[in-house]
Amino acid sequence: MQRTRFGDMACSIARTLDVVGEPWSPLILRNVYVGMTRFEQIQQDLGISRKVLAERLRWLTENGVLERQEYSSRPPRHEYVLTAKGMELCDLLLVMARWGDRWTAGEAGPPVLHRHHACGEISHVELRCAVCDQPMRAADVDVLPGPGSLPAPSSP
Amino acid sequence: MQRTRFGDMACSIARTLDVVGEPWSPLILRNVYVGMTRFEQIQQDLGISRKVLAERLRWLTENGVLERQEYSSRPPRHEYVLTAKGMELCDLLLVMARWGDRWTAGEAGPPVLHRHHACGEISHVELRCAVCDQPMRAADVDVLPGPGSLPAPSSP
DNA sequence: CAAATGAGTTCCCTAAGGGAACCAACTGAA
DNA sequence: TTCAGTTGGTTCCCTTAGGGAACTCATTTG
Repeated sequence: MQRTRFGDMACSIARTLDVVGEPWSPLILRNVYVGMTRFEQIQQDLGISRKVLAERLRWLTENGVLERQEYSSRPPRHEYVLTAKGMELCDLLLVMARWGDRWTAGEAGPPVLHRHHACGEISHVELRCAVCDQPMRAADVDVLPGPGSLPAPSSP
Repeated sequence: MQRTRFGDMACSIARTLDVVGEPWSPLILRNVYVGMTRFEQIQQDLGISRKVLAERLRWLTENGVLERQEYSSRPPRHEYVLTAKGMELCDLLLVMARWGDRWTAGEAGPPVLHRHHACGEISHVELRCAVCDQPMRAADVDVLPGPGSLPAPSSP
């Protein structure tokens, strides 16, 4: 299907999508995040084709999001665990889940709940400004060009 | 390519992905978010095929993320604007951008900066707990089954 | 020894993405 | 009046990625 590569775009969103933009990737990540770390488990839970799962796991591993660990040497068996980079990516899942809860969960209510370790309460994430601690939503910011947007360093 | 539908899964992440999971959608959303609201502009900026762009715009509109507005009746011309639902989806973009900045921006630094209206500073988003205001990252929560996870209401 | 398990790989088929060309409705200039 | 230009698509064909089933390989358990 000759998909366009996003990795080279001067856009952090595009570069993030290059890693987990394919539709299955966030779900795979979610499963690993909740402790479903083995190929078979993930494949059956998601109903993803084995081929695509193998491809995605390889890609996520190559990109440092997951790590392939041997949990049995004989027979050789592996599982996938989150790296620090991958765990931070899971923050994205919390925000996705929040949006899905608000806008797509029907009568039944949210399919999963999140209990915050710090307070022990069922809660959800909120976006705050790292500088002033006030709410920081998409509607509350201006987008400006940053240093990484420059075409190329002029060194003739 | 007979893609699996995510919309019916009992998972808010999957349902969110059903709306914006396809790789181009977040980038289209980003462009609309920063004021690039017309078909031609978006198509040229992203380098997306016109066919796929038309499909995505229709899908996002059907799903209440974008609204198609006439900005000239003669000749009939339309642009796409964010709904409230769509604007909240853009929160996701801020989080994606943050991850991309941290993990994929190289020497050059982040390609775009975000200035927070409330404090006027260049900043970035942080995830906080809606209950206790403390940082709430993926590593800081337990995931529990919620009401929407139940198989079906038993009313025989 | 046979069956089961885990983690893939291989194969074929279908449908989605890319790209280019085309279309429709109007505008503005020559 | 005609003709190029603009905007917002649609249509067509081609390639390739995803789905699904079958197969493999190494090993353990019955």
